[in-house]
Amino acid sequence: MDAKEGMENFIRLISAIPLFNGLPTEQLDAIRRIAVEKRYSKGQTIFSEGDKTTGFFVIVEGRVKIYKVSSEGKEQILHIFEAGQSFGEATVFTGQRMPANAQTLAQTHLLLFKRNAFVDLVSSNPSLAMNLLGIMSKKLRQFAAQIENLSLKEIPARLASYLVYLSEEQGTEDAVVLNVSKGQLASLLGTIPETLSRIFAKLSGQDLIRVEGPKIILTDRDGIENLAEHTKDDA
Amino acid sequence: MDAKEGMENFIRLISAIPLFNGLPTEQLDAIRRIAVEKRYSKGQTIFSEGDKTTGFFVIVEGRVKIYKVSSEGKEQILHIFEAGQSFGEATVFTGQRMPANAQTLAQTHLLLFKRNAFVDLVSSNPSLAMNLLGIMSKKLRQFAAQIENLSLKEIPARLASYLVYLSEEQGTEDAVVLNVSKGQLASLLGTIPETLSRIFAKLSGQDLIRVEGPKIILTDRDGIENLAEHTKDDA
DNA sequence: TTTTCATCTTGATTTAAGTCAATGTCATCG
DNA sequence: CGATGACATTGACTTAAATCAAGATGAAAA
Repeated sequence: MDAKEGMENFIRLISAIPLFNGLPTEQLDAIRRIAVEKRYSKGQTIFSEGDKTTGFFVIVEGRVKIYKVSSEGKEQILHIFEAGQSFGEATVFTGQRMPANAQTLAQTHLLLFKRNAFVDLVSSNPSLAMNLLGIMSKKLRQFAAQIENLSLKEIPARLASYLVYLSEEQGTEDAVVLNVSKGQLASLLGTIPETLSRIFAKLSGQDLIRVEGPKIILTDRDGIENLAEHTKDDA
Repeated sequence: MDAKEGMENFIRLISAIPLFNGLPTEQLDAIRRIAVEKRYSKGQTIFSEGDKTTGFFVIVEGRVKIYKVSSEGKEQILHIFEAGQSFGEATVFTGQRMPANAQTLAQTHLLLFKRNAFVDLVSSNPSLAMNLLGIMSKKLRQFAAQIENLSLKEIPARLASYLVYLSEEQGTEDAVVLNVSKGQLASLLGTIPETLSRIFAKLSGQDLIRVEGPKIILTDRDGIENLAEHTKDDA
């Protein structure tokens, strides 16, 4: 009974994850059998660049940052993943070493799917493959947007883009709450804390936003949206 | 007979494309039935950002650049695709509008797979789905590398990375031939022609390379590889 | 050949953002 | 409670790369 309850809990857990959406119970059970549960406290490293591929991860609870570090020690966050999202898919199919680092930003509960078992599962399971294709497509698109931001927009525009994104994410119109520290946000935007701090000050001075700790009030949402598109000039 | 020969030609054509690798003839034939042939001369636009999704493209012959343009008109090339490669996969699965522009760099022969037909084909064809997952994984990895380059490396290091990449691509040790104009290369590296030109001059002055038109001689390959990793300092 | 046009290079200058250094703020812990 | 340490801000300065502006090169067209 305990085992059965455990299984039911597990099924409930993973059926809420987009990747496993719409899969029949039978296949969820197959997924359960190859999943390995992993738990981490805040700030722990899950894997490092150059590690050999372990498999791919689904976040049940918590938050994980995927990042690169330059030879001078500057960090660029590629992505921050939340509960329900997955990471490391690509390494499963290319079979190369991990191309980046992963670290928890909070206490985190993961499911690890080891490479071979997962590949077998996907190849015999078209719905799962289609889900995965959808998820990877979305990631490709996000990366393309990040490349665009880094190359074509100045930092104020990148920040504005991020604020707009957050407000959509959070379903709010006129205020957002940063879900990472400002230092981490700097790394996500491809800059450093000092610069980000100055840009917060500058946008505040232009009455586009008001900064109250981690809460950012969008006093001029149109202005922010406009800034998010353009690269420079203006007032 | 003509029809049969045409089919055989087609099968030969597409079986050489990685995406369709290892598929049985029967399925190659199914692929043939949904492919639409498209031919373009050099410099033509295949699609523009914001167009509604048409489907996904395989390059039989020619070269295509995928790029974004900023509000000031600066261009960032996301990728240049060659014969045998495919692009636009992601839009098929997200169903959103085209997130970038595509333009031919040479006379180009494409196969277009319209969205619905292709999705049906993939979902009923695990090998094809797995091939596609492999290809998209590789693209994710390349995008991650591009983000790293843009954010963590200065332009000389980006150029050095690209030269190393080209020399691996071309299987040469000590010289590479640029496969795009220097102006296009600037856009690919996230900079402008003037800056790229100066950096070519600088690296030449350091006796790392010698520039002879589109041919770059790697007079100090170790130095180039070293530069590709580091961000700044040095001589 | 000479003209034309695109591509590329070089120079002078500006500017956005990084660096270095100091100081401020705040929560937690001993 | 004051002290420690992470996080954030501000200031002075440097620097990589963009911009603006001429030229140079080279290939194709007249």
